[in-house]
Amino acid sequence: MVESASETIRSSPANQNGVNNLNSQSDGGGVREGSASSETNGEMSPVDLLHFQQQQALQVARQILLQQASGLSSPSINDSKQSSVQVPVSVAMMSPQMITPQQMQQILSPPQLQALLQQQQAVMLQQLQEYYKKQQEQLHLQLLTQQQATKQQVKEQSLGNKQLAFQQQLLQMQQLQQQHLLNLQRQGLVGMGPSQGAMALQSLTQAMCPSDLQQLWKEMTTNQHTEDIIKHEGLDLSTATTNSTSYTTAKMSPSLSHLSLSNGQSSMLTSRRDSSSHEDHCGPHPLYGHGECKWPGCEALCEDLGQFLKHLNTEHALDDRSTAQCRVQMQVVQQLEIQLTKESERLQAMMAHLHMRPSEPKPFSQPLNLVSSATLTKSCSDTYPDGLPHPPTSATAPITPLRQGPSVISSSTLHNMGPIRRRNSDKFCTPISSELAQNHEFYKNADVRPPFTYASLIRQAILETPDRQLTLNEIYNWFTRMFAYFRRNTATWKNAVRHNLSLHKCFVRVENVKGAVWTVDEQEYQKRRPPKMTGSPTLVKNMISGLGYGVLNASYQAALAESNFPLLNSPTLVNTSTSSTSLHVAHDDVSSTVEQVNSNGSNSPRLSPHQYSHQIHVNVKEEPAESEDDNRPVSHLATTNQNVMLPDEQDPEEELPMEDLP
DNA sequence: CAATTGCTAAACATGT
DNA sequence: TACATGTTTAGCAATT
Repeated sequence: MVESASETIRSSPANQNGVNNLNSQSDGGGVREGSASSETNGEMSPVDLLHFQQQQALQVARQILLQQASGLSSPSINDSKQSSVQVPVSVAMMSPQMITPQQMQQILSPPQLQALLQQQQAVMLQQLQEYYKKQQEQLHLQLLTQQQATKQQVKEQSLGNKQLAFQQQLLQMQQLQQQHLLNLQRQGLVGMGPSQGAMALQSLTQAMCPSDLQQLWKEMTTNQHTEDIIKHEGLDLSTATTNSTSYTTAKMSPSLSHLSLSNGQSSMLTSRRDSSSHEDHCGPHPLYGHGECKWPGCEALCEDLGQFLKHLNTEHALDDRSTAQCRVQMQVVQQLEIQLTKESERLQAMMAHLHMRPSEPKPFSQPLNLVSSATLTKSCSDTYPDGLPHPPTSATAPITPLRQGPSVISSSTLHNMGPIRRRNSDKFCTPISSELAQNHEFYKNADVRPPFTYASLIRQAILETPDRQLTLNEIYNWFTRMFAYFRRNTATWKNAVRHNLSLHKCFVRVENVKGAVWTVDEQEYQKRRPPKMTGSPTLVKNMISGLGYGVLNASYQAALAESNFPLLNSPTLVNTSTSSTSLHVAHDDVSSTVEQVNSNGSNSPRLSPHQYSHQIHVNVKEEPAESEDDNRPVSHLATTNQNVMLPDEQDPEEELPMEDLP
């Protein structure tokens, strides 16, 4: 080929500015943690410290959850909240005020957002039910004491009082139930999975119907242990429940007490004027606070409640946009719920481990709801991405939630902004294959830009095929097949694909019988990336946030990184097993994500979950090269990178070159 | 601050 | 001619 094209005289593109400027925004929302003081280290034992750290994380999670669950970020709760413990700086930095839903969405990788969100409903339900059970139990106790009092004291004065208290409690409970029902309905409105929604309503109404209370109380007396079971079943949500209880109770305004259950929105309207009794401080409407509308992305100023309600009615009526926004909010809540669950589980596992409980099963290998999550993810993402109007086509155009384009995409919007830049797959670990495997459905359906570089995507596409070669068009097809995002802006990304193919030496064009195909020179590919994995907090931070580990972990990890949390800072860590085909390895914890070291997903898709759990407690520092037990890769690695021992050099994606192409 | 990396845009060449 | 495929250059932004 004779190329004389080197003389390209070009007029500098003028239209680029608008595009590129957007980039900065996408990163701006990250977790900015200040300096960390290690004052938590005082004189605690490692175990205590660990526990403490986890508790901190959990508390933050709970706070966020509470806020989210109430649909607004009310500053008042943050002050009055349960944290009677003095909070060290690290936690103070993670205070909920600092993490807005938007930030969280930015920090969270969309797939995780989506995936995790799906699990929340179950957890939420569980919490609710647990909560109600508590309430019922409380009522029951009151009833009992009352009866006893009746027998023993006979006098009706005290009985009158108690009855009053009892009725108050009853009323309160009913109010709570109604409010929760409303919440549920709100969720249902925005697309809770039919089965779950039905189940939720059913179970809740069943648990709540006042007429059945008596019977329920009876049941409670006989089944009290169920509560204990729930309490002990790994989640340790008891405190969260308590918190939410107090919070909800405190926050609940009388105006909500008699809301009709038929329709959340209309009931909101009915609550209008008579809500002027004590709720000056409590905030009469969850969506109204500090004179402005708390509807996500709204912030419209409303002088009084009436105006707000009017605004609510006009601006946030039941339409596509509102529905979509609700959905997003629901996902946010779900996400946080799940995060909390996982953190709790991890804490338990860690505690169990550190307390030398050898036979302790390791629950963290798989969080309960993964399956349902997967299904839900699918069903959920199947429902909306197509039905809803999509943002305008320009790849980098910012989509404001205000557009008719609903903010379903808002989560993805944040990720859509700007070029991919450093994609995590190329940085640390996250084998693209496992990421893809886990979030396959999500990327497939959600218009979210995948967090991988073009190069890694191309490579993935090629390696996924049996003969490790693809034509350009097949690569295109793979992109469009795998990512909804690439079903638009074709000109842009196709150009980029071609550009990458040509540019990178790791892509080799091979003339074939029926044209040219592209292959991957794995060695070149590996060479291409300068491995750098110091244990520096910044890197750790980048790593984790880059992995889309989620807001909780982002903040949580910031704190941990500073206190030298061993797991985070040890580069070798554990080997997780992931494969391009297995969906079971959740990116649920730092370790599993951080070091999917030699999960050469594409080349050797095996590695069993057993290895994962088996290795999990090898929280080594710089142990011998990651798990020789695995398979062929290792030896290659050892030879190729003599730096196996060096934590710094840990090449995350460890793809074991060799064994391939020319 | 410089180098590197990644993305986008675009010009151009070649083949069908 | 139009389009697909490749190659190359350039500018920008983020990261190292």
